[in-house]
Amino acid sequence: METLTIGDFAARSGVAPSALRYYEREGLIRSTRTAGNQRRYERAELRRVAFIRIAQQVGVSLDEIRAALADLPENRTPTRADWAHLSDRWRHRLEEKIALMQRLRDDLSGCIGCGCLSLHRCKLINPDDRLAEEGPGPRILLNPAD
Amino acid sequence: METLTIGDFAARSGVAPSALRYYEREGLIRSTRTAGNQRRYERAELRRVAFIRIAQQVGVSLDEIRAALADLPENRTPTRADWAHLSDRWRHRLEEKIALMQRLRDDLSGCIGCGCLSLHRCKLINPDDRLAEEGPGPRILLNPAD
DNA sequence: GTGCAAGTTGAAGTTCACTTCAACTCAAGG
DNA sequence: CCTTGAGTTGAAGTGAACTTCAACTTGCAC
Repeated sequence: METLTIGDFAARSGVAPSALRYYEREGLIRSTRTAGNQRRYERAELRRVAFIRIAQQVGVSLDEIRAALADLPENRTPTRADWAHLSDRWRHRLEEKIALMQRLRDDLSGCIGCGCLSLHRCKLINPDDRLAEEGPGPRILLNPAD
Repeated sequence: METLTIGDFAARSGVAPSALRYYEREGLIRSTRTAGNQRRYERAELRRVAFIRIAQQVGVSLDEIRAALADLPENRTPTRADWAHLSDRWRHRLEEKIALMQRLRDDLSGCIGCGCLSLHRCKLINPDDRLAEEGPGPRILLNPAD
């Protein structure tokens, strides 16, 4: 069994065949065709799908995921090193997301609990008042990259 | 200035007027009306909107958020204690999400990097082989509640 | 008291990430 | 061979979360 049918590939990746076809149309994964025009997937494609699903969990759009996957070599099966490289870059995104979540967690009781989210100058939202002129809203809390 | 117009409320909450009207239609926030039928918001509503945006960051649907907000008192402005109670329950969701993200981070290099996501019996995905019969896919990694 | 930015409505449109459908073809077991 | 389950396509549908539009009304500054 060198390659997988779409059904087997779907079963092994946990992604529906319709989604796999969609990913292919969107240029996220690739397949070869049999003489009878049916898709066949290399096992290596499973890594792509796993990566896609993980990235989605982090809240990344398929557009961005496509861009990231574009860094993988086109003409050969990605090596362990290729994946490690990609994974490293994405670990950073994950770290950032984790940091955001932790800040949300830490602020949740404190900031919402005390009602200060309704105050423009809340110290938690706006730790050193740098953003006072940059507009309203829980800017730092929700958008730490500002 | 006792209450806020939709424009001011939008500016302070960081949410577009159209989104605020949508939230109201969906029963997530409330407003009173002037004699001329324009919306007026109490400052206390800002806390609701902040809560909504935070919950969305955690990946919760508006449906679920509505359900959570339904626990707040209807006939009076929620107190600090009301919010603290709600926040506590949601800290748990955040903790879970954070834990998931951390697992993703820890597994990302190891598991994708080594290519084992393509293997059904990968130890990281399937630590003690309990799930071998429960179907394919990176089950534990993506769906720890299983 | 008038001008005009800001507000109102319902209906329709948009984007994302898929799924469903209908009509058809392929492939593998008996 | 033939049946039958799996695969193919393009087009249309779905649901979530909004946004946009058109036509109209309000409310504040001058």
